[in-house]
Amino acid sequence: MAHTLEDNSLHAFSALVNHARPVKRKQALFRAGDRFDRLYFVRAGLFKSYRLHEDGALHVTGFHLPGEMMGLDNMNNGVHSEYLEALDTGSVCELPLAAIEKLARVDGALVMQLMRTVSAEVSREKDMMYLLGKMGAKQKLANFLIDLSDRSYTSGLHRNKIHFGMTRADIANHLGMAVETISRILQGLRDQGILTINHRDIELTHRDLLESIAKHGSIMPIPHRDRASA
Amino acid sequence: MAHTLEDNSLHAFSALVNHARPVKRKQALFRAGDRFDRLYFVRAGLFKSYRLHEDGALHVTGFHLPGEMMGLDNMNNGVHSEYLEALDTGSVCELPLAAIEKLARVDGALVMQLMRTVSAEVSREKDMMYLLGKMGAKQKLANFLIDLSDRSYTSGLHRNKIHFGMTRADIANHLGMAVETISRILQGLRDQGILTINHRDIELTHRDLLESIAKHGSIMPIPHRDRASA
DNA sequence: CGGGCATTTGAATAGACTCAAATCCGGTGG
DNA sequence: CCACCGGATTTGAGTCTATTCAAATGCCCG
Repeated sequence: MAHTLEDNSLHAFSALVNHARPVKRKQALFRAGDRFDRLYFVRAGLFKSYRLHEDGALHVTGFHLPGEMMGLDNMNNGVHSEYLEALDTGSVCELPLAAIEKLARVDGALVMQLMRTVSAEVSREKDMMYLLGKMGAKQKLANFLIDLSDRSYTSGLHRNKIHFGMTRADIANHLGMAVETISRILQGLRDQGILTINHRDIELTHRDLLESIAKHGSIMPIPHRDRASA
Repeated sequence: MAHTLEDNSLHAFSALVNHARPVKRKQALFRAGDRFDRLYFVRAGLFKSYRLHEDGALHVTGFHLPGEMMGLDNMNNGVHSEYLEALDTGSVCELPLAAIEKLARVDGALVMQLMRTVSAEVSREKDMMYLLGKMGAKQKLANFLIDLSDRSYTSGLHRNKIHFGMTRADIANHLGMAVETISRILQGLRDQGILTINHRDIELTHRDLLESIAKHGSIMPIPHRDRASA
């Protein structure tokens, strides 16, 4: 589910990417309406992106971990449609659009790599659509935790220890549910011994059970060593 | 909300795009697992894309009208993650990935145009995430109808007359709701005189009211000629 | 004309939400 | 160092929307 840049290409990019820029907590990288003239990659920290809708509602569209791309919200008309801000102090790299265009002429493969990254983003969002549309509250949250855990791991952190800088309200908003529901389900999972909670640190004991919930909405019987047969 | 290719670029593309290929009703353009080696553009007809999830559930990820791009589901690992099939007899154009790469060296701007198209897709999906996560059933359906209507119009059809080749089950699935709910809401809108229903043809009388529902979840009082003031 | 899918309608259920309030926490100023 | 404040989180109770289950009706196609 991750959407990071791969190994070799990362190197290639770093050549033409601006050196890291530090970003303070709560600071905005850009706002809706700002000119869209570069892409961002998280170097360190945690970011969140959100939209403001016509009716005034705020929607948290995503969280971004180190290594991930950000800001591809609306290159379409040259103006951002999202807000992007740091939840923790961190730093980002910037890739000017102009550089991409220039680059395209030199190295077509690199452009393809960028396309792949973008495509992965699309794929990720389709997963999210399924989650939002079809899953119950428990399943949504289980998937969210596992996704976050996997991405933390990809970003070089411990796999089963998640630290989040976002509030439960942020999570609830992102997953399309009420804060109270998040809280209740989290307590429920704790009571089942599936995870431990300490403020904004969660440790996944029994990842297998959580994965079962993520997949089926509840804990399934003895999972055979075979995923076949419907 | 549309994600079509714009004017001039469309021309540029058509040069290197294969001539139209006809597709019969129910025929699949590709299946999950197929090699990802080209992009598709609808020339005529109506298409739907869907995914099969681990748990066996089918999720309709989108419908595609003439002029729109399809098949950008997972360039990531070179293999499709979606199924794409025709709901009506129609035809498509194909754009081989190899051509893109070749092209990139000649005309960087064209690649940017492609990026923009993709970005628009991402933007569209964020809208969809909001819809799926935050809206009630009536609001979801209202937005779906308006989106379909707008896109039909962009595709050259009549703006307020929607003809769909998809079943209500397809729509329900796509919007994350039950078929019965679709039916009930549709009847409700008909009873309010907002639209007329004839099998799979819907005509939007009172687009304004439908837009109000799409925006606020219900019909709002007298809409002033000013959208300001929160 | 019949069969099977698509759609509509009805009734009961359930899951998640809203409202309300208590508790916990980190940070602040005295 | 400690009391206090405001935001964040948890907990409880009642409500409501959309679902599920069941069944009737309609319609296309052979």
